[in-house]
Amino acid sequence: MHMDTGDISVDELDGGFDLQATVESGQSYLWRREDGRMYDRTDAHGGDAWYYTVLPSTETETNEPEVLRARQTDGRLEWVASTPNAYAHLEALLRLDDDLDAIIGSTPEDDLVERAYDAYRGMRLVRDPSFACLVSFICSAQMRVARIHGMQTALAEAYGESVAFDGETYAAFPTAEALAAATEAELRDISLGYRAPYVQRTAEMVANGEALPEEARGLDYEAARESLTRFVGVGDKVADCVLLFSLEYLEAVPLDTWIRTAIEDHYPDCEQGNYTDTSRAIREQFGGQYAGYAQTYVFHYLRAGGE
DNA sequence: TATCCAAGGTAAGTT
DNA sequence: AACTTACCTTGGATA
Repeated sequence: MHMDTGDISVDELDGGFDLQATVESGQSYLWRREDGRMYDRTDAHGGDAWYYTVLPSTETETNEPEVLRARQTDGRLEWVASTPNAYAHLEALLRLDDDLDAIIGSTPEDDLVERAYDAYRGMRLVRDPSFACLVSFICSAQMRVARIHGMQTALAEAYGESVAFDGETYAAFPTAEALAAATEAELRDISLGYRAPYVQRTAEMVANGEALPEEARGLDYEAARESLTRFVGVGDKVADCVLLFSLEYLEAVPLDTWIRTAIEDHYPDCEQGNYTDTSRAIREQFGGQYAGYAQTYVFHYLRAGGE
């Protein structure tokens, strides 16, 4: 199998980069750590650990799953991959093409947002494959971050295509067809709980072409959100996550429990009594165009214990 | 050791 | 259209 290795200096990226913060901040559940220590708060500088993801065959030039491993150490981002264009894939998945300095510079003055930006400078949004992102956030309902991650790993190991690379076996995230063929009981057996039928039915909708997450692309933001709520288990909040973490709507601000707490404590005027209006208000508070960046930093900052 | 509770919400049933 | 309630499971907190 092909092997592509290389590295770049993180200084070449506008605004720097923080791999650990990017993949362990609860925006993507599709990266795993080789040492298995995801979300360990005592792991203050796990930043030099190897992480990996497996691109689904639908996202690759070779039409087979591709393994992408990366780590950040001594100011360099290294990769080892089974893909011919590994850096291009890394750049896309981890939004290395974003000009972070410009994005952060365009955010309105705000005490909480600035503290969050200062604490995790270099964290980037992700660009997850849409179906995997959709399933991840359907699973996120009333769940802790570590368990959401565990569910995606379990789904990959049970229903994903496996690929051998560099002496190891890796599991890709399952296709819609594979999950559509699973039964609710099977999905409950891997601890999805009441989310099991949501995942199965949504997978079915995608597999038979009744609706595709990609169909939201290009619609006006609120219409795009509405489009995603067609899927079972997807309300406004999950739809916003898919828009932000996969479909490039960087203005989306998912109203999760942490952001709702932040609104209560810091932006009480933004509370409008319903999702749509509160969402508009906090989006404006965070500067509109890149409001989702501010949301993700604040989410990670508060969840990690900041105030 | 047992019990309780909250975790990145959504769907279905009531007013 | 707005408001309640049930829903799976589990790790960590509390008694």
